[in-house]
Amino acid sequence: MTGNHPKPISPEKAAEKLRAASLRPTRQRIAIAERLLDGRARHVSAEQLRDELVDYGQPMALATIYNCLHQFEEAGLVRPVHHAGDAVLYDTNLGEHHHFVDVETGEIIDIDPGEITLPELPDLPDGFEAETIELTVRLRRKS
Amino acid sequence: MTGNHPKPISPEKAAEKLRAASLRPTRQRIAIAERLLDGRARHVSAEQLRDELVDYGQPMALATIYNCLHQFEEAGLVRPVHHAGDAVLYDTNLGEHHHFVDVETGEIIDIDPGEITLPELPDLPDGFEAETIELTVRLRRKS
DNA sequence: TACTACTTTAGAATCATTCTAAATTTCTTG
DNA sequence: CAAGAAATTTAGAATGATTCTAAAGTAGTA
Repeated sequence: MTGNHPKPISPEKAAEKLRAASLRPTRQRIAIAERLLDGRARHVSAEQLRDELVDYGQPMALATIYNCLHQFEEAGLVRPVHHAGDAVLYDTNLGEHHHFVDVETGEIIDIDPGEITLPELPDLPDGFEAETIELTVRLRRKS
Repeated sequence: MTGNHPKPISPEKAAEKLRAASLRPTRQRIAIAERLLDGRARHVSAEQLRDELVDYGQPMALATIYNCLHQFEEAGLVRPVHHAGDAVLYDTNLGEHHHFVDVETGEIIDIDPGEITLPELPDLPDGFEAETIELTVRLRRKS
C-alpha cells in the first residue's frame, strides 16, 4: 500500500479541534483528526482510513475507526454519505454540496455547489425534523 | 406474520407484463409480479417481499427474490432506492419523485412530486451518463 | 498516586447480499 | 407428446461492512 498522502495538520491542532468538539484527545482520535480535519475535501471509508493510518504509522483497530467516525459525525466534524457503494463514506466537506457516484466503483465526486441549487425543502411529515439532504446523481460509464 | 395484503393482479396479467419485459413467466416471477406490479406505489426490501410471499402461499428462496428484483430492475419494472436503512428498497413508483427517510427505522415516504422540483442536471463528468438521480431528505423524530 | 470513567481492542456476531453447483423447469423442436 | 438445451431456482456457503462484547488500557481528577 504505502500510498502518497498529504501532510496532515499537527497533533496539537488536532487535539485542539477534538477538545473544541468535547472529545478527549486520545492518541487514536488525534491520528484520525490529523488526517481528516486538515481542511481538504475528502471522502473516505473506514477501510480506506485504516490503510492510510497504517501507512502513517498509526495502525488501530477497525472498531476504533468506526467508533471515532461516529463520534466525529455526531460532533459535526464529518458527514456520512450513504449513497455510494456498499460502504458509508465520510465526507470532510461540510458545506452544502452534492455528489456524483460512479455506480460501478462506488467512487464519489463532489458536484460543484454552483452547478446545482436545491429547491426549498418540502413540508416535512409532522413530528420530524430534517437531518440532512442528499442529492446523488448515479453515473455509469458510457459503453 | 400473516399480514393483510391487498389483492394482487391476476397471474395472467402478471405473465403478460413479464413477457412484455422479455422475462420468462416462471412461477416465481409471476408471484412477485402479481404483488409488485399492481400499480400501487410501494417500497419493499427483499426480506419484506419474502415474508409477503410466504403469507401469499408462494414461499421461495431469498436468492430467487434477489435475482428477480435485479431482473425487474434491469427491465425497468421497479427501481432501487439506496438511501434508506441498510437494505435496498425497491420502489414500484417509476415516476419522478423523491424520498423522505426516517433515519431510525429506515422507512421511506414518497415526497409528493409537486412539492419539490429538481433543478436541471449539472454537467456530468466526461464519459459518463446519468443513470438515476436520488434526492433524499433524512428525517429524525423530534425529541 | 489512586480512582473512576472513558477508550481501545481482538475477535465473535450480525445482516444484507452474492455466489456456487446441483436440481428443476421452461421452451422449443422433432 | 417426448427429448434436450438453456434458463431458472435452490439451499447453503461465502462475503463484506458494520456492530457487539467483555476484557485490558488510558486519561483526567482528587
